[in-house]
Amino acid sequence: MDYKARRSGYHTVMDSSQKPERTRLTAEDWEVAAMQLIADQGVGALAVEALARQLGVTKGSFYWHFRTREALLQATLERWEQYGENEVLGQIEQIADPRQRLPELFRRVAHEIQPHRVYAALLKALDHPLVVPVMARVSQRRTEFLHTAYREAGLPPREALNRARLTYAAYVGFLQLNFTLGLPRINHEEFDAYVEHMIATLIPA
Amino acid sequence: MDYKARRSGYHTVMDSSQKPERTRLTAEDWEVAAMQLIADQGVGALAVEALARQLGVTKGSFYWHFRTREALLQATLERWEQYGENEVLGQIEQIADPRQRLPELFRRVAHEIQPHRVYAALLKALDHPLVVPVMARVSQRRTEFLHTAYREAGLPPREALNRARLTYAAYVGFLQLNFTLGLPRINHEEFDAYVEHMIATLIPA
DNA sequence: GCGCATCCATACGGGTGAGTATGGATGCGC
DNA sequence: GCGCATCCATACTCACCCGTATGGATGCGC
Repeated sequence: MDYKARRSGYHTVMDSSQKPERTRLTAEDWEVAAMQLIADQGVGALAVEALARQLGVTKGSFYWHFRTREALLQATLERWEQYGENEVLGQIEQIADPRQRLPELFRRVAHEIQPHRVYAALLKALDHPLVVPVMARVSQRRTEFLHTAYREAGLPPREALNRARLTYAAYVGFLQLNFTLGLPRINHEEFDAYVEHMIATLIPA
Repeated sequence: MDYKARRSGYHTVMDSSQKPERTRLTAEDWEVAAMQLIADQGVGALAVEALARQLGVTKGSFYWHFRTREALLQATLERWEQYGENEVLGQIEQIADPRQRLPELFRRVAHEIQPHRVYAALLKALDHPLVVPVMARVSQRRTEFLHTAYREAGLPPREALNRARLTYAAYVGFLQLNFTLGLPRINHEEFDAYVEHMIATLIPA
């Protein structure tokens, strides 16, 4: 989650939370801001003039860096997809004992915040043609990861696949119900109990 | 799923799948058409002029029946919420053996189609302020229903609640992944196997 | 310090869709 | 069959937002 900070070029920047930041922008800056805006207000709120105001410039800037609004969305989605690749999954694969991997994965994923805000926003934008293929690829990969993890944990292949689907569905559903929908706003200890219940229920002993 | 058919007033109608239907419309007609459109193309596609064309009239008609576009959405959502109330849940409660209820519920829900199309569309519209409270209420009620069902099936209260949350999350996530997202488009027998796997995994023996 | 490429501001065109105003058509009460 | 309420058509206004055109500012090469 280092969405912000870091510039590509020659000019440095102190911190992106100030208005009178009179530096020139790069395409990356726009993508970062776009991702932030998506996390906050959803894909539908991604308007170029709004983004421009937020960045302290005008549309003229935007259309120098991007050909169209869709192009920005595309680039932002690619960035998100690529970033999320070996973010958690890579670390998990380094755990020696396969039976330790799944519970550890559950616990780690459960305590992330920012990536989930983007993910939840993208789930709400599944009518947009550009996000569908991205989400399809990501879901596919993650489900396959769970599939092999469950096999390594001792489940027979077919059962492992269904368990993987079930697990990932529960994950996605939880995001929808507790993030975007602000249900009874489950508190910390209760949440931890829920996670442990998931582990006990879904992961074979 | 009797969304269509039925009129309130004095004039009857043959079948709502014909163009030259030169009868006057009621507010209910608009709501029914709106729900159908939401199921097909999502809440975002709910535009009054589009709906008017589909119904063979113009905006002039619409703004006689409704004060605003939001009013139509509101009415349609209320109609959906009220309809979906005792649709499945009522039947399930009549099953004598509590241990039979959950597997039966799973199997029945798994083979519904049309209500799920609306539900999935609404899940994608969770950024809209009007749908959030509706979905919150519905989710709350259904989760509570699962909660008591799990208790009656023998689970201790706390565990029953978490299991209910897990179950409902899996349900919602499945809708997202397999309806709106068109993942590998799981076929019939494979789907049935998945449902049975869910039953075996989530419902206590 | 001149000149060119980079980056941005200003101003405009154009499409879309919500909401309004107003008059016309239709059917029912009586 | 007159009159009134119901329902709808037509013709607007207005706001929003994407995209374009074009000129101005800034900084780097040399």
